[in-house]
This record gives sequence, structure tokens and C-alpha cells, in this order.
Amino acid sequence: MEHEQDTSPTELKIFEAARDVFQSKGLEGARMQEIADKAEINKSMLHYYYRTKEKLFEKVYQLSIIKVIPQIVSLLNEELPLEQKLRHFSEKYLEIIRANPDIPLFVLHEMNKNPNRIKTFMLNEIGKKIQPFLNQIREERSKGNTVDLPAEQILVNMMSLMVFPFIGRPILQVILNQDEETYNRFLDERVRFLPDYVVGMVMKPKGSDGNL
Amino acid sequence: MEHEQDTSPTELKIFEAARDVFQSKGLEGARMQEIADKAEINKSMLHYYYRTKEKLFEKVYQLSIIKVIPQIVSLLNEELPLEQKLRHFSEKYLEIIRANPDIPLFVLHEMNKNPNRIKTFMLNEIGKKIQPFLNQIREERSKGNTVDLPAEQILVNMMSLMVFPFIGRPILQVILNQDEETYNRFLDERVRFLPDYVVGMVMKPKGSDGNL
DNA sequence: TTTTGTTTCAACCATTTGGTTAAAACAAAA
DNA sequence: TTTTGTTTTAACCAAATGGTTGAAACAAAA
Repeated sequence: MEHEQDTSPTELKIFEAARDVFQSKGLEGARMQEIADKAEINKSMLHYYYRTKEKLFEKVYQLSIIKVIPQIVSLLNEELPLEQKLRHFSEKYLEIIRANPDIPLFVLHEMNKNPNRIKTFMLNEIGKKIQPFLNQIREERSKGNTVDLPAEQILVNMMSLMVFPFIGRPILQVILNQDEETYNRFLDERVRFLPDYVVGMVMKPKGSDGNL
Repeated sequence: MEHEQDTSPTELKIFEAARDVFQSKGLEGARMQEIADKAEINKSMLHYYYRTKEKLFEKVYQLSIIKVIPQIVSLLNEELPLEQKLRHFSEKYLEIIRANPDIPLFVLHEMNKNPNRIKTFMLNEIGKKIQPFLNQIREERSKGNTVDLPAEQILVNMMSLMVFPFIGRPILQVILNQDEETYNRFLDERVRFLPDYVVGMVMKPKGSDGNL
């Protein structure tokens, strides 16, 4: 019998349960018992496979980040003219977030509590990888092809429009007085129009001076 | 001697310490001992003034919400033409968030964990109060004065651009490779240009068909 | 000064929670 | 069938944490 069977079905069930619970309750809000119940196994199985809560959490946390950040960053390093890159970036970014809507708020809360945790396994890597993209924007801006804002502000504008509706869902649903299904349709609509909208927001149409 | 001396300085110190700790660690992440230490009082004082952790948290949570939401909603109910209202809204909104940068992430995390908590003390009130504003947008949109998007999407666009840079600070600082001070300047810059930017994003300049 | 009510604290308690252990059930090979 | 290693479990443990208590310090009034 193998010692490492890749991952046993039990281990996988535990991980998935842990992911769900940690992402909705956070590290301290999560109870090992709750994870065990959700995975339909005995509590001591958690420790058999993952030793400690901390280690189990760390795995969930790192995989959550890895599932989102590198994908997004890599979108910015393709060899494409700015306008096409922006559209492509927006479409893929929205796909990724839509498939993992709980990750951003989870990661932000945990980073906010403990900014050092992430530094242990990534850091400057990300910061450096987006420089070429920022430079591309700066270049186009200097030619008058984009809205007249610093590249960083443009990037944050785009990210804001795409992520916040997912992160802010709990409060936005209250403010807009929408039930789950209505808000899902709201997000669907958003995913549809945003890529074009983002491009239009960044690129200045030729022969126009834009309206900002 | 009075029984209710408004609030004693000790009680205030406790509340402020609790606010800081709860807002950065969340309900479950916060330790009563840590709150006591930060307030420079003995732990049993917490219970003397607030009975339980739950009650202390509830006060912090409710006051956090009350400090932000009603202010913002009321901005949308002033009697002003749309363009002026948008500018005024953006300016004030940014002021409020800048003065309370930790509240949004805190409230969102707690709402996400327990959406019922808020329902006990507000709910439809907010949803109803913004209807007039949404209608005002719809009216202007039908006259072709705004960008061609549903009113809800426009509102969410505005909120996204303003709040996310504060909520997303931990990750944005990593992505942009900025230290605290640089990011503060980044936010300053943002607060300066956003009101005009938001107005330009929503209102279609007369005699133009916009670029979306 | 005495009294009376408030504010503060050190020591203690009960519960929760992460974590351990030893044995039983199980499956695969010999 | 016996053996051997793995998977699962119930019962238990120690530490952390929210919460209590009774007495001391203090301040204001009598």
C-alpha cells in the first residue's frame, strides 16, 4: 500500500470543508469541530492529516491566494496592444472572481489582521511583475491615448469596479434591497458590460479629448 | 452622585480600545485581555461596563455602521440637480471613508459571517431611502443625460471607485509595491481627482454621445 | 470624621477549544 | 487464515478564554 496516494478522498473532503469554513468565518471564527462536521469525519482526522489548525489554515490561505493572484498578474504580461489587453484582462479577471467570489474578502480580512503572513511566501514577486503593464499605460498616456491619470490610479480604478461588487455583496444587497437571485442577475449584467466599459474608461477615443 | 454620568472617561477608553481591536481583529479574533491592555485597565472593568464580549462588540458594530451608512444615504436625499449631487456625494463620501478607513472592511467581514446581525436594528430603511436617488438617475438617463447604464450599476460604480482603495489597501500596497506613506499619498491624490472623475463618468456631456 | 456609593483590581472559576491517545475497524497482502 | 499497515473513532487532556467575586482604594457627601 502506498504511503502517499496523492491525496486521499478524506483529505480532500477535509480541505474543502476547511476552505468553506475558513473563508466564511475567518481563522479565529472557524471551529475545528465545524470543519469536521462539514467534512463528515471525526475531529481527530483533521489532526491526522494536517497536524494543527494553523497548518490547515495556512494551506487554505495560500491556495486561496495562489488561485487568484498569479492568474491575474499573468494576464497583464501578455504581448498585446493596450486596448486589447485591457479587454482581455477584464474578461478573465471577472471570470476568475466569479468562480471564486469568496476569496477576495477572505484574503483581505486575513491580510488586514496579519500583513506578515503573506510575506513569507510571496511579496515583491507580484509588485515587480506588474511594472511592465504600468509602463505600457504610461507610454500610451504620454501619447495622449489614455485618460489623463497615473497608471496606478487607472489600475486601481479597474480593479475596484470589478472586485468590489463581490466583496461588498452583503452591504450592497441591503442598500439595493435585492434578494440573492436578483443580486446574481445584477452581477451577471455587470460581467457583461464591464469589459467594454473599462476599456472605454481608460482609452481616450482618437480625435477626442475625452470628458475628463 | 449621579448614576449616569453620561459616559465615564474609563468607559470611553474601553470603547475606543474595543473599537480598535474589534475593527482590526474581528469579533472572534479579538481578546478581552488585549482590549483591557490597550485601554490600560483591568479586564474585569470591561464586564463592569459592558457585561459581555458580545454586548461590547454589538455596540462597536452598531456604532461603526451608524457612523457611516446613514450619513452617506442622507447625502443622496438632498434637493439638488444630479450633477451637483454627484459631486457633493463623492466629496463627502470620500471624507467619511478617509476619516473611518477601517470601518468598511470590518463591517463587511462581520456581515459576511452573520448577515442576520444587522437585520435586528436596520434593514429596509436604507433600501427605501435611496430609491429617490435611483429614480433621479433613471429620469436623467431617459433624457439621455447620463451614461447608458441602469441606475443601480451607476451607484455601484461610484461606490466601488471610492471604497475599494481603502478596503483593498493590504493587497493593493503589495501589488503596487508601496510603503505606508506612498500609499497615503496615492489615496490623497485619489481623493482629489475622484469627485470630478465620478461626475464625468456618470454624466454624458451635452451634445456628445459619450464613448460607451 | 464617618458614611455611602463608585471605581478598580487580583485571584479565581467554568466552559470552550485545540489537540492527544489508544484501541477498534478495515483492507490488502502473505 | 494470519499478518501488517492504514483509517476511523470515542474518550480524554491541557491551555486559553470569557466571565465572576469579594475586597480594597477612592471620592463625595453627611
